[in-house]
Amino acid sequence: MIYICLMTKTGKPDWSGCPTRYAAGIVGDKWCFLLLRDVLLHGKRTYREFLASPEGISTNILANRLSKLEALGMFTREPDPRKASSVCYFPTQKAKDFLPALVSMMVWATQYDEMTEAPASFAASFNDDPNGTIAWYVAEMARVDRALRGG
Amino acid sequence: MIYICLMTKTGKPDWSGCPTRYAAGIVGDKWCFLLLRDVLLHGKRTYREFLASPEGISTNILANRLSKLEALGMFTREPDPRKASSVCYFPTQKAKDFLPALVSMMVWATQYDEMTEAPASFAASFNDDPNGTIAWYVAEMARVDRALRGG
DNA sequence: CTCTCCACTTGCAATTTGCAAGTGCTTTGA
DNA sequence: TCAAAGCACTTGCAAATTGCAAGTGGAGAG
Repeated sequence: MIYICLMTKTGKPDWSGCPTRYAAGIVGDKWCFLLLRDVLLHGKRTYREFLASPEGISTNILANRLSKLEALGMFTREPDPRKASSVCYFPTQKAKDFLPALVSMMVWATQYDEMTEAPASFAASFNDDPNGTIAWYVAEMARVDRALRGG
Repeated sequence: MIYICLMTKTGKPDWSGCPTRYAAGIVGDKWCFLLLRDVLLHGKRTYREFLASPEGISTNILANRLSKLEALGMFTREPDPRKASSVCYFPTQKAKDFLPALVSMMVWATQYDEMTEAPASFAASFNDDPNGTIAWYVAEMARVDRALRGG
């Protein structure tokens, strides 16, 4: 297997701290994580929509996290194509590429969260055809953005 | 495909908020995230080892997060088999099952973190054989725990 | 020309964090 | 036997972050 080259003699990859540390800086914040979910899975694109999420983010924190995510190259801030005085936040490719990781976490949570609203079959379906599941979400995102931007 | 049943007429799964919210409660905390990484990828098991991570968690926060992760059923707290007066934290099956999501995040971060120490080939290798990559980490964890517990 | 909507910003109290020092228990070494 | 060291925390406190409520400025509608 190709990845054998990554392992050290003790059997541990000696670099594995770094990429996870990077991920922790973004995902390891509850609000960034949930905004990413709203954009990638719920098709939300506006300040109003984010504010309406059931977790109840407050306005100052929302503004702060939106600019953080913009600075990190995850979101772009653009005038709303439907109404120039409003604003839309679109996911960049970098954000879109996070989708498989997010879906993985959904699969895990579906299995262990007793309060989950997701049917148990979701994990099975994903394991059956992970690429198909992700492709469906990607297509959904494209649909949302096409509807908004027409491009 | 099986998962078609999960989608609503508007094309959105109407439940997708919940499992991610559950994940956000655990992973959406920088320190829990990094402790999970230390246990799943770095083979760390003791308070001392966690404290030594380069991110520099402070002692009170470490104690707090260890008990949070124990309460969440992610870690078990047990006497160190090598030295009864010391303590080990072992990942439960629930934590171990989080590994694919963590590896997904590593793949993503490897692609976008300019400071990454991981070779670019990691993402390619993972895409080549995701199950093999994860299986390798699972085997590593088993090795660590076998070495410690002998069971 | 006012009223409303929108996307924030500000002020402030409350919570959480980080740091330094201390605690109690066990083991180690002289 | 008994002081010294190690371990896994706990405590106190200042500093940073958060949550809440209210306010601001600009565009668009009536």
